[in-house]
Amino acid sequence: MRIATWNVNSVGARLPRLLDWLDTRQPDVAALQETKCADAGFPFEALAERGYQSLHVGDGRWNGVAVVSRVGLTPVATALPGLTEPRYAVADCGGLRVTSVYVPNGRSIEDPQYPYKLEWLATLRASLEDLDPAAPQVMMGDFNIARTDADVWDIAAFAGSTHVTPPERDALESLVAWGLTDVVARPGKNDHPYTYWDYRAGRFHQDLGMRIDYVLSAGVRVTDAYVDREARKGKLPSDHAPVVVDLELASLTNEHR
DNA sequence: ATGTCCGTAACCTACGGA
Repeated sequence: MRIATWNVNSVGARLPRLLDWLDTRQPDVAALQETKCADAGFPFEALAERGYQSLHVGDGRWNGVAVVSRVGLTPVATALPGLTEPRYAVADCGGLRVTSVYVPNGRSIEDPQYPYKLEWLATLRASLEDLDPAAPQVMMGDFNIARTDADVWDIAAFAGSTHVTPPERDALESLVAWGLTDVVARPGKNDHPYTYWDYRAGRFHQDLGMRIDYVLSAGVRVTDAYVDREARKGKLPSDHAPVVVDLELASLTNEHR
């Protein structure tokens, strides 16, 4: 099974590129973030023409997440308890539980969005308590956290900034500690693991990026993973690149025990 | 480099957010 996560930065603005990307990459399941549309504006039909069912949660201008699947899709959830912004969608797809997350940015440490981000992450962590770490599942999306100093282009440039603070990193580690594996992409062009490059200042061209998009897996066997830098190139790209992962469901083997 | 791109509101330009 091929899965992927991609912050598209508006599914409306990105639709031609999204459809081209689906045609060429052929993911079975994709988690999308920052769709920036209400449910009525989501391109259900264009995706259905390509064989994909979609679960989308969005309310318009900001945020918005989706799970799209061509191996079956049963909706499970579209919100975390007490958190109303459309940043979380869960669906069962072909035996794999798929969660698409768009973690709040946090803006700055002094901003109320920063404690909100930490609260959001704590709620996300709490949501795992009801799950079985042995069951096939992936939680993937834009976490807006660089897990290590090597996950940003210059840690000195992030002094006093969000995305690299210990509380944010601790929250990400707590997800991993529950039993999720951080799927590391195979080395790319410059051996940097980045998934996001700011539109400004030629950051992509200089490969001054950040790894803030993750695929966290459990109960699966990963056979390949890469950052799809090609999708970040050219005219009017998203500022994020997709992460594409090939995997097998471990539980299918277990059923034969 | 304050560097770009998004949607929206309001009306072709400004703004918040990222």
